[in-house]
Amino acid sequence: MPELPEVETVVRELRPHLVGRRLGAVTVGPHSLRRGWSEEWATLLPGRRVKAVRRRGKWIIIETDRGPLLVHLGMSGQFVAVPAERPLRPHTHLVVELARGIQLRFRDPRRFGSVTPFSDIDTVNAFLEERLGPEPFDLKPKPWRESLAKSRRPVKAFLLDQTAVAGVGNIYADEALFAAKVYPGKLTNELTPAEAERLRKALPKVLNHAIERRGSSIRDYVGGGGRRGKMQKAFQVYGRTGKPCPRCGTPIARIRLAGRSTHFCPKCQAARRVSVRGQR
DNA sequence: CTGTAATCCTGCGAGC
DNA sequence: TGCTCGCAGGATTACA
Repeated sequence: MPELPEVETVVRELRPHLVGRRLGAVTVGPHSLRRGWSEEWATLLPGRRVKAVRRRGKWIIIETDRGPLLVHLGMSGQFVAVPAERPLRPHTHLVVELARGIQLRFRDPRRFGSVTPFSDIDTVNAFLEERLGPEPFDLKPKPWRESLAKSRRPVKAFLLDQTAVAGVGNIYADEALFAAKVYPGKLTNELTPAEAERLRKALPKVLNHAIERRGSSIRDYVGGGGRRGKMQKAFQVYGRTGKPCPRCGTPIARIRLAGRSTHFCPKCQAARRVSVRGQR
């Protein structure tokens, strides 16, 4: 569920509650999460001092004086710092006491998320770099073009591949392709230089737009402060099947691509260029 | 190298 | 109203 803008929002909102603070008592729920989860959390975490909270792709890294924690929100994860008096909702798997009556809470109904302790930051970095391509904000024209040329699969599938670009998920893949006026099913090695460049520029633009709105709350997502985002109100194509394209009014289409629902404007993101004379 | 499907889970809306 | 079905923001693996 949470993609780069949502994870970035969580990181930004958790940071003031965590950095420089000590983790207090820990309560662990009965269910295990991805990548392991056990009662030993209660002994591992308390007393640690948080040094930094950062994001890489859709991962959250909490650096402490006794090793980092790596957190992924999966599809339905919520990671919040809220007053302890706020009622605990079902599916809360971890509660950490912080200073001044604030609790750090990890909640995840579908349990696709994970909270994993690592011994040192080098191991975490190696883990991440093995799985993640460049951040969408750092794409350089030439390497980007070459990366696209090396692959021959639908550009939508390419965008969802975390080793190609980190942090893009189903929502922002569709939104970026719309912004770039690129057909989601077009093979990456067949993108024109202009299309590749439009897409490269559309990614940070769309993602920053979403970060400014504190992410998209469709169902479960809330930021680190527990508040919903607003980006879902600004979707151009995602989840707007049958509704008019904001640019040309053509009904938004939905197809299945890379196993995921894919939304696009059949006119603005034409499957083929109209190149043959006299054809329409 | 690609694509597809299944897997891990719960919850919700659509449709009957 | 109540039930079943399909689908949902992700990552990983098996298999064709």
